[in-house]
Amino acid sequence: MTDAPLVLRERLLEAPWARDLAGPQVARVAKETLLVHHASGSVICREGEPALHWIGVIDGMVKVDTVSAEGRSTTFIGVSSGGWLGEGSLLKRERRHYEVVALRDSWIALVPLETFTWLFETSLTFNHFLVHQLNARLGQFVAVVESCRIQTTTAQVAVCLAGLFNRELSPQAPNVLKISHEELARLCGLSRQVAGRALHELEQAALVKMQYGVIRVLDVDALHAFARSGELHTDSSPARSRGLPSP
DNA sequence: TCATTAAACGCGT
DNA sequence: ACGCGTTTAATGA
Repeated sequence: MTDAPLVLRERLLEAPWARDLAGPQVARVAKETLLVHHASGSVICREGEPALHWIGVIDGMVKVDTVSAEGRSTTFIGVSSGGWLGEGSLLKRERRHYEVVALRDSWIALVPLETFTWLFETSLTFNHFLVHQLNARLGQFVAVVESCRIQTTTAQVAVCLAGLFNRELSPQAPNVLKISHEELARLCGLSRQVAGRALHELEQAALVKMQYGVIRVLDVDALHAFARSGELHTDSSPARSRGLPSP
């Protein structure tokens, strides 16, 4: 087992839910939270396992997915640095319904069930955070369903990409995503071909720039706007003139 | 018939 | 070894 660098422990306590806790609560979280490293592709928790931890992505990226009996798999969400997940099973005291897998080398925080429950029962701040997070995630899923039903595939990809940059759910997500077209396609529920075509359209619209295995988001706000409206303004469009005064 | 898909192939990093 | 464009063969609208 590798020891986590000190800077990661510090980052844990900078999490939005941890920042405003009282001193003794912070101390207990710091003492009881585990920091573990997961290599890309390794399973952080399995479907059907008892849920014993709340999961934080301190550095890296994970996906939440499921595999059907026939072996077909799909990804529900990706969670970037600064994101927290897995509270659903803890709150319901259920086994894990989904699998959590590291999409790249990641440092993962594991808050024990007992610690999580104690915060849930004693901290109003913590409860506010949970409500906020559940609300944000619900909004994200509604956006996915909406785009899936009434938008183009390009908009669907934008919604899924924007989801990785949700300021509430993954506050520290870097603008440079190390993710393959194949994984992004799984995340969007699209084929690799279609996801690739959509990414090129987003690139032409100057919302993203692609490199080998990397998607760099150039304009997070524009990506969110497109994800919301489904309206894509390419740079050839008159609506997007040069030399706008920018703040 | 046309579009879409997963798998295979091949080139480049 | 992996990422990604392309080809191919099967499937379905």
